[in-house]
Amino acid sequence: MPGNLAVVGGGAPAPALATGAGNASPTFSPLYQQIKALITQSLQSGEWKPGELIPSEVELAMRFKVSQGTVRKAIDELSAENLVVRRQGKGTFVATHHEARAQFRFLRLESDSGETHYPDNRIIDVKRLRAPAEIARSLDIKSGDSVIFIKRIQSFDGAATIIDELWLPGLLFKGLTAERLIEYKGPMYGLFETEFGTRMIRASERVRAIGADADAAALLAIACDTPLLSVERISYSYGDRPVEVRRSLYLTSRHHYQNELG
Amino acid sequence: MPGNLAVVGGGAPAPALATGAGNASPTFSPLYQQIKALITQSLQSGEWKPGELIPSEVELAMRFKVSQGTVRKAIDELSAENLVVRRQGKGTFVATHHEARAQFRFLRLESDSGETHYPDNRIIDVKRLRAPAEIARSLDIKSGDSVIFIKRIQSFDGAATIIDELWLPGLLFKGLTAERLIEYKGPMYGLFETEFGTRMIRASERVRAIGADADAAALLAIACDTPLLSVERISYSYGDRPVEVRRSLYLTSRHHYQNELG
DNA sequence: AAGTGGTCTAGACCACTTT
DNA sequence: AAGTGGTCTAGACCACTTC
Repeated sequence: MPGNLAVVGGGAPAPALATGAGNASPTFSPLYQQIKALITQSLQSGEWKPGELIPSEVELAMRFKVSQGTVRKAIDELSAENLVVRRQGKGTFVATHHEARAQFRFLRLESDSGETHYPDNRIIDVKRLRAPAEIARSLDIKSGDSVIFIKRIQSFDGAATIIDELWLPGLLFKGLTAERLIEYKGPMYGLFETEFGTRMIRASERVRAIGADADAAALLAIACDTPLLSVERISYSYGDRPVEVRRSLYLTSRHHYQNELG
Repeated sequence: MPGNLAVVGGGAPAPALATGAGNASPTFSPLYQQIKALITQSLQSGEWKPGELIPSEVELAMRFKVSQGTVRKAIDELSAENLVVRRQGKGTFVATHHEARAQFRFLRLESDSGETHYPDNRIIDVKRLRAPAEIARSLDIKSGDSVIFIKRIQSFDGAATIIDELWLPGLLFKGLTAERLIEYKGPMYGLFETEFGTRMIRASERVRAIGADADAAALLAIACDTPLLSVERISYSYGDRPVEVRRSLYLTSRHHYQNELG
């Protein structure tokens, strides 16, 4: 009896899955997509935390009452989206920002010479404030809602190269203080993930060229009107929920923004 | 008799495949990767041309003497890499630059307002010259080899916005003339693909902010030193062969370079 | 009705890691 | 030896397109 389980009314205890193949319901989706959604829910809810091992394919297949191949296809997509990482012989792990591997997915600035060590961070300012209209719109919150503002400088080899200004929803990052940010070693997204349970999944960037204003010029130790890369980023967590607005200025005299067009 | 064909010395007429699973040879690779390589060869050789239908999965499975599932996995990857396009019920087609769909994979500049119509092109210059050292290095040819140089302006809504300078290997683009470029309607990569049999597969870009020099300022009708986006692209064809160097300047006062970080 | 890609299953064996 | 992901097969049925 090949074919489906959650389908035609098939076998045993009806799984929590909506209709499989052979269905014409308006909300139809393939079984593996439903499995993928269920796994994503467990990731989002924190049932399996970043860095942890998730259940094996066989185990998940039993739990969801589908074949291993179907679970496999679901995990394949999650892996392609960088939500999980597969390791042959060991298992499948929840992706985390605490890895050299993940660092550069969200930092496209590279040294012209090729060697790209991780930059030093210096926090300049951290404060709570009411969200300006435009920030609120990007974060999908109400104008005037509490947001946390962070300003910092990143340096390569001692040379100030990046000015970052971040806005985070106050609700999600309640206990975030300057001290915590300063004492923390490692990537900021790692801190957000472990301390606040918010994981950045993907981001969208708008890149422009602008001239340095007086403030930027002072911070980067360059002349006013020096051309800089302006990078406006919105980062999203599970469920395409926007959780960070970041406006950065990149000094590109010895570095460049690297991008691959597939 | 499950398992392999091209493997342990199995059944009938030995396929042209190198060893499948269960092999410890130094050059081992999974069967579906070998199939993928064979299909890629047929694409590269022009056996199936851009826009054309390739043989069905069943047919390819017979030809290569593997299961349909193995062919499927090979094509899955080719599809993910945008080398082919699958269409349910119709078949699998060789990807082509002659589609609205493909246009914006290689043009990341978008209007701030969202509406992104395709720009107008104006060819300024086309000439043969000897490759400067740096261009030659990027194109993996000898310094002094013949290259074709193209300079053009792209305009959005009548406003000059992009200056492009291209270098192409002379050997690959022998009959390319200014007339042909000017009279051609549609994307330049489409022309390269149909007229010269060279298809751009992927590209790598380095983005910087620089100030407009006198020449750029005149062409874009802006002031000298206006900040511009400098985009240096190297495009690759099959087999990671570099076939285009492009240096562009983007005016980003009303447009931005859009990038998604996965 | 026939052909195509898309989904799902079941089972085998492989490569890799850990016990 | 046992467990995990990775590959491969064979066969069923589905959704979509074309004849």
